[in-house]
Amino acid sequence: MFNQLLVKPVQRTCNSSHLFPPKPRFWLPRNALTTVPESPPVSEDATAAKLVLESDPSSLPETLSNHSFQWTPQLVNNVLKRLWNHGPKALQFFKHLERHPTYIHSPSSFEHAIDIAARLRDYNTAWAFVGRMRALRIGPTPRAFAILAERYATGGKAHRAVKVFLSMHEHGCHQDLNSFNTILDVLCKTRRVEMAHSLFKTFKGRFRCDSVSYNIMANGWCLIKRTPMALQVMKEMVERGITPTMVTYNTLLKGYFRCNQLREAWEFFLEMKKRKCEIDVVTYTTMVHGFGVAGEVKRSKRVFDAMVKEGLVPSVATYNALIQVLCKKDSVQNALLVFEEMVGKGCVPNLTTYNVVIRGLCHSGEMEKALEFMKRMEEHGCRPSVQTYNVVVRYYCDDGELEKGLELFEKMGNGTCLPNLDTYNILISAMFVRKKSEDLVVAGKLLMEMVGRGFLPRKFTFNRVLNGLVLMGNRDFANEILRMQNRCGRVLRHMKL
DNA sequence: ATAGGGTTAG
Repeated sequence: MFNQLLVKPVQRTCNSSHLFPPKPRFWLPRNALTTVPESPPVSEDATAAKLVLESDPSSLPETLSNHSFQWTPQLVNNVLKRLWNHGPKALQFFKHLERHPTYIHSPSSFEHAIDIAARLRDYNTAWAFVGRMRALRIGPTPRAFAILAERYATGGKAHRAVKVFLSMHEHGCHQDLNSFNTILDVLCKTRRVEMAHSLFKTFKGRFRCDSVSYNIMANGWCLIKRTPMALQVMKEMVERGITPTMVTYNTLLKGYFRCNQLREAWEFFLEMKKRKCEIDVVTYTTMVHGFGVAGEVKRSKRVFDAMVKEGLVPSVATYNALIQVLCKKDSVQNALLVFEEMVGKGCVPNLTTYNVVIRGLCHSGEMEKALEFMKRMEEHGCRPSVQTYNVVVRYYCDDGELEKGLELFEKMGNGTCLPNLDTYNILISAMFVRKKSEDLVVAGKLLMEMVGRGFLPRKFTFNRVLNGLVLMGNRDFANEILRMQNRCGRVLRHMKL
């Protein structure tokens, strides 16, 4: 099928070697030189973030001035990153600094702030920041519009995202091929591929679209499992004299796996080899992962071995793929063997590796060992992320070890990794399993705390906690929570959610 | 932050 596509259009114009990239004269494994990152020094931004989080809105200016921070763009950005899951607090901090007598926000800080505001669907504030950038003559930057478009698209407002792109020049930012490709990608990644397709058809001539544009569109169709359309994109690409790249081929290959078309994937892979195309680490990682999640663990392992035999060095992602496959379809023990093997070969595990391994351990009930790995992460310059904590907390709760789950949660609060919405949801749900009235009081407290930190619980969560408290006869606390829910409701209506 | 591979829920 693709054999036709790969060869036919080219035979009409030139020889078929144009379909695949030329062989490079030399080759270096991309991930051969991974090193252990230095462990981060104790930071000012953690202090500032904690202060912002814990101070009352009215006392924030005073609290911050008591500490006489030396504000720099880097410091401000790091504080904003730490407050990523605490949008209202982050914005309060950012706006407070806007009134600082001498410090002026950098473009990248504005971009962070725009991202945070738009994620809260507070588009007015986001646009106000865009205007402010223009007034200060430090933008608005193309990145600011990329962020806005992405937030509109992920918020279900794809048309607004397109409008952001179409109108950016009116806000003082030039449109170019980069911004065109960005909006195509944003639409594709949010699965509005049809919309991206029509935008592409309309503007591809005006922006002189390139292989990147085609690769984005091909990937879009693959994401929604419409591989035939992706092949169509590839065909048009070739007809217009744009040479497909390794990215194009790897995209298509992944597309076949997504549709569970293992035979087609395998044949496509063979075709790539036959064409003397430099199969790279990404190709192999796609194969290892694809076969593995389809349950073909042996084939997955065989591809991995073949890769090594050909002299290609597996990357962290390749190992992560294999480790995940073994955890899910084989055994954690075998996954751990691969983990040790990668460390032995000098390939440095990253956060993803640890999260995969820890999840695998939790899943097979080895909680102690999971905690061991949480400590061991630091050897490789990794710190447990919210996801890491959430996994372990969840499994503790599922095992009925609520105290241990809560203990870990306390650790997060004190340390540098702040809980997010998932953490609260996991814990609150867990408080219903024992049907004890103390547990429901904890659930209520968690609910209050999460609202105080700017997370909006679902109506379902409120109702559940309220019903539970009433059933247990704790009317006073239930009323307190009800009042808080009403306050949340007002905020939501104000934000037109 | 212009494109392809690895974390996400029983």
